[in-house]
Amino acid sequence: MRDAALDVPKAADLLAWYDRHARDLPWRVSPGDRAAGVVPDPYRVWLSEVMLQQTTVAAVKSYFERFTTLWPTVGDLAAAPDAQVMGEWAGLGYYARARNLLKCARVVAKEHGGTFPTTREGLLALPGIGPYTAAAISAIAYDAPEVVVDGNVERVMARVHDIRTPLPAAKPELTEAAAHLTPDARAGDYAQAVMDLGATVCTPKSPACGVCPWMGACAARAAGVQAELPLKTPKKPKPTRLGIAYVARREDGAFLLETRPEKGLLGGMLGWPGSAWNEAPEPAPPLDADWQDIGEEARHTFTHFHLRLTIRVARVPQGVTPDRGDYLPKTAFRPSDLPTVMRKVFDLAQGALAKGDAG
DNA sequence: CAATCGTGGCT
DNA sequence: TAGCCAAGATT
Repeated sequence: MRDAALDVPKAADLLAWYDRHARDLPWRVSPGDRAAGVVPDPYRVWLSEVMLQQTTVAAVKSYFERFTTLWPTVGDLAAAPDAQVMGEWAGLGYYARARNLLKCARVVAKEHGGTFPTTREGLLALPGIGPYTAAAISAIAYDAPEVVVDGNVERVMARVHDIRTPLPAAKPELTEAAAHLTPDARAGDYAQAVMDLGATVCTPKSPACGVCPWMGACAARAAGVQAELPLKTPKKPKPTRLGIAYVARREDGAFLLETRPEKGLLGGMLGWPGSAWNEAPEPAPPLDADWQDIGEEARHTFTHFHLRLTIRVARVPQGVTPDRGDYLPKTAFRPSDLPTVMRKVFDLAQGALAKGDAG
């Protein structure tokens, strides 16, 4: 009895599937347009790929539209003020991406004459562009036959080849498998095709093997273990940290905010002054005032810890100088410029301050 | 190289 | 509800 039934996976079969099922995405040149000679804009490819790092298509769409409307070219983005770019990125997460995005735009504008490098090595040298993004831009924007390996590709390769080595140890093995399948022609379409397949068919939980162009070539499917792959090394449990956030509203409606340090959590973003976040935070009000605990805490979960923030609010007369932070005038302050955890704090504080007005 | 770094949707 | 997951990069 030979395991006869297993085909060899072919790039051509996946490309044929992609020609029929490619999603219509704001940053994508469709396979039809590409065949007709339409060339992708490297700026848009780069921007979308950075936004898509560890982030879903659904979450990225509106941000991509907003950014490309505000800044149609890399030169426009390079010329934008830091605070505006950080504010527009607010809510998307992984804020080092936004800081590196600006750095990268300015290097491309000033040192490359506004044109992105065309090689994987050249791209890799830019801030915020790692192995995946360099290969993806090279393949998608320039149709170079680079090996593009993201989480989707890892999952698809682990299944097609029934690779049971747990991630991240399996990475070299999966990359080798991906390299073996990558075609010389239509590299950009192929890269997007594997990722589309992973996102829409070869999904993490319940893969739709029945409609998969590689069903007949999938070793995991043949073994009935497709939904179990890829294996992953177990994650550490998240500890809970506590903190205190201070929301000061001046008489004229301005709020006291600070720009967080460049490095570390929420680096470069606006935030409420507060205590350190740990097991037993010390109070650290940014000024002397009649601070009132609002009696409700903001809960938020980051990548590696849970956070419970006690919220204290105060109304401050004009002319009181804070120890740290700056007052943002009512007209200049947009809650949407805050990272999500800080926006949660604002929403709760706002409710409490409003009640205070009534009473 | 293991840890750090967000958020929202889904199960 | 609590954990898992997403087109990773950086140190």
